[in-house]
Amino acid sequence: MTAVEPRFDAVVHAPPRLQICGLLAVVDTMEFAAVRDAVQVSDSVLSKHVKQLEEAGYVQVRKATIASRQRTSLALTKAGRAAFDAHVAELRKIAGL
Amino acid sequence: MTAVEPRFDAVVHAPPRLQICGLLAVVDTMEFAAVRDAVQVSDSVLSKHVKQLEEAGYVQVRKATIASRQRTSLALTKAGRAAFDAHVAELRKIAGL
DNA sequence: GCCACTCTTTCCGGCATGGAAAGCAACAGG
DNA sequence: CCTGTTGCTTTCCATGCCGGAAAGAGTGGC
Repeated sequence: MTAVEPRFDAVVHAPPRLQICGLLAVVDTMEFAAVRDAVQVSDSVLSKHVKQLEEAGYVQVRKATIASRQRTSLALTKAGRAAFDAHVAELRKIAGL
Repeated sequence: MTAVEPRFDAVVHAPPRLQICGLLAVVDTMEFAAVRDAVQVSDSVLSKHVKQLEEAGYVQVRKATIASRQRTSLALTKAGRAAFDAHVAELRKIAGL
């Protein structure tokens, strides 16, 4: 079992972003509004956190106009998944699991 | 399996404090210097974090003068263990484990 | 009295965070 | 067209946490 290298990641660790990553790790892709509701933050706050994740290269933001509605969907990038997995591994180590 | 109620705890979540709690959860009691070295922070920083944990009622600080040396040992309180366990449960939930 | 050891506390500057509100782009309606 | 709405984004701002450096304080040894 190729153990993931534990690595603490401050970008991932912040509560809202940890949740965002956790969601995206499971569903692969999720819409902005759905994430906002799941994480329970305001539009502006989510937007800012997503931006940080995007700038870190952890999430991909896709904007589409579907059925004349603007739809922004989020997904973890490969780097994002790696960072999340590594961070979770680190948490496991810390928590002694 | 008596599931622990997942509950996010900001006091526990901060990186240095998560480590401190993680250590104390395993060893039950540990000396100030040992924790400081394990967590790799300065005396002042550890002291401040310990204070926060203490004020939250999560760690007990015992000071003893043993062999004419001041010795401060730290231990999780019951509340501290509960909070840590609950927080870890929350992390598991978030991480999808 | 003076020094050493072991934390504590204070004093900083800096960065992250969230709420509120203004901005903006795309599109529907009148 | 002009206006309103939807769906984010950005700015502004006030607060709080954080860690490093340095001064403090308590206890005991010399």
